[in-house]
Amino acid sequence: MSEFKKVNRSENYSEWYNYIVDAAELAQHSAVKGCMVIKPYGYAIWEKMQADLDKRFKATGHSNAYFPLFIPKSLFEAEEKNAEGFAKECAVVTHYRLKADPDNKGKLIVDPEAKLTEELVVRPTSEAIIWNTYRGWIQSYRDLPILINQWANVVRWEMRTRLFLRTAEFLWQEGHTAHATKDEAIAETTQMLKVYASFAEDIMAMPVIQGIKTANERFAGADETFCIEAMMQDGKALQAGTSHFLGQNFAKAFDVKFTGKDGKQDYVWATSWGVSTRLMGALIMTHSDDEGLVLPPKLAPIQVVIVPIFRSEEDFLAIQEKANNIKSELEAKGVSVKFDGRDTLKPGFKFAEWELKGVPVRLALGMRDIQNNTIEIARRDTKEKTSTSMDTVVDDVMTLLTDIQNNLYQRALDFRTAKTKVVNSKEEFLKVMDEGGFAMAHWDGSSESEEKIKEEYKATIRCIPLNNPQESGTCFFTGNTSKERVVFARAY
RNA sequence: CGGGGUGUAGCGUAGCCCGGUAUCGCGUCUGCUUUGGGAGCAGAAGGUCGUAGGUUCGAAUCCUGCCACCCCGACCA
Repeated sequence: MSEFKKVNRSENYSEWYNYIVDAAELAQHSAVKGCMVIKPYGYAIWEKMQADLDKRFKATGHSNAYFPLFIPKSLFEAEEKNAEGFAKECAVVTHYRLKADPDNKGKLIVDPEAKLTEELVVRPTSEAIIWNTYRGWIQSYRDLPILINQWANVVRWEMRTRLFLRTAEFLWQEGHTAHATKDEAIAETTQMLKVYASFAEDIMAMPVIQGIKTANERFAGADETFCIEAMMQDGKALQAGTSHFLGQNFAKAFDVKFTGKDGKQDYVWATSWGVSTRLMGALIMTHSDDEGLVLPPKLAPIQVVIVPIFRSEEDFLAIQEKANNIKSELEAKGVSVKFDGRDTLKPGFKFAEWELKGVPVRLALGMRDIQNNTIEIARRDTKEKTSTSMDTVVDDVMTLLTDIQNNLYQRALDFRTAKTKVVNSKEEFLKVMDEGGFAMAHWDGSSESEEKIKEEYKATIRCIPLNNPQESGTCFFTGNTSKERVVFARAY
């Protein structure tokens, strides 16, 4: 008997998470502290995310470009709040050469002669280098807007890392736009928030709350930070994407002015927005179960796997032929199909393995099916199995893929709804935090009470939802007057 | 960065207290038999015991430093 490690999601959520990442071959730890290797299967999912997002960015008028990994310290520190916010987690390059160690043959040391005259910060984000560049690109309102995105890696020296959720180096995209007016920049910020929200919901099948961050949670250097927040299966919140209205802060720090129609000079208005490989963690923690990864069809590198069940070589060849017909028909409809013809493994093993990898639909085809003109069709999300006619299987699969995509979203939404509680007292609040979930509670709007709540309950305000209903009430924590409820949760 | 734990073959482990170069399962390879939910038998290969030192005739085992990972904190866009 093979020994398969079983990890229960309900028993130990983080152990379960690590198990999924490992067993589904998404990523692994590397020889570099805090840095991960994204394995081919995991990277294939990220590539599908990238492809879809990139299309959305282009459709909203953005172009891709690339800026340097290294940022001279003097540029980095130009926007003070931003620099301060990131200072504690910056990797810094101080030298540009190694040399043979005179005292230790075969070893290298940093050449003390090769000290840089100015240290280079490895980008934790690229506002500084980009706005320094934009200065040279912008003179007139005719040069605006500038709508640029870059796909890049960034480094934030985190103390405690978790695969995909928080690593020292991660992959992301960062959009950086420049506008002539404040209104236009705000419109851009909200537009990109909507892009992220619809990507999360339509592609990842992950419901999100769109909202505004409080001052405490705001991006360093931004006037306003918008975000999408998702609920994981343990009831904790995960910030899945952010879109920042940067005001004129970077324009002032980097002296980026333009001449308007009226001939007057003004500072440029800015936005930036990003999502990262953290979305991989969000994806895992939104849908997966004790049998392994569960992928929404729109992100699955393999959407359908066909497992042949055979005794003899002749059987196998007959089944393979049928399977390949189905495969071609599905592929013609844009579905990615894998025929698992490995002859050393039993079907049951293959079933379990593809379930572990989250393949949405499995077809099993044996001689019995061929005689009856049937095929077994199984869905990963509910693990239901049925037999269908070979004549309708292609249509059935197409329908099922749509069903699974919708079902995953609905299931996640129902879960979030059930775990979101309206809370009016400290007791209720604590109960929700301990059980996991979102607490919709009145808050008096002060940073001080926000801090104290964080200290006492380890909970933060995830966001103030957009179009938040206004209702007068009293802050559950201080009893002060409040005009709206905000979303509280413990967070990743 | 603090507290606790772990590190032995690709994976999971026994051995460690009480020193004598390593156990078992899975996987891998070969052969035969199997195949509708994680196959069986037979044979084989595979290990600087995380790493660097120290103690010792002898170290997986004892001591020290370092590294990595896990859990809990601190930190965190």
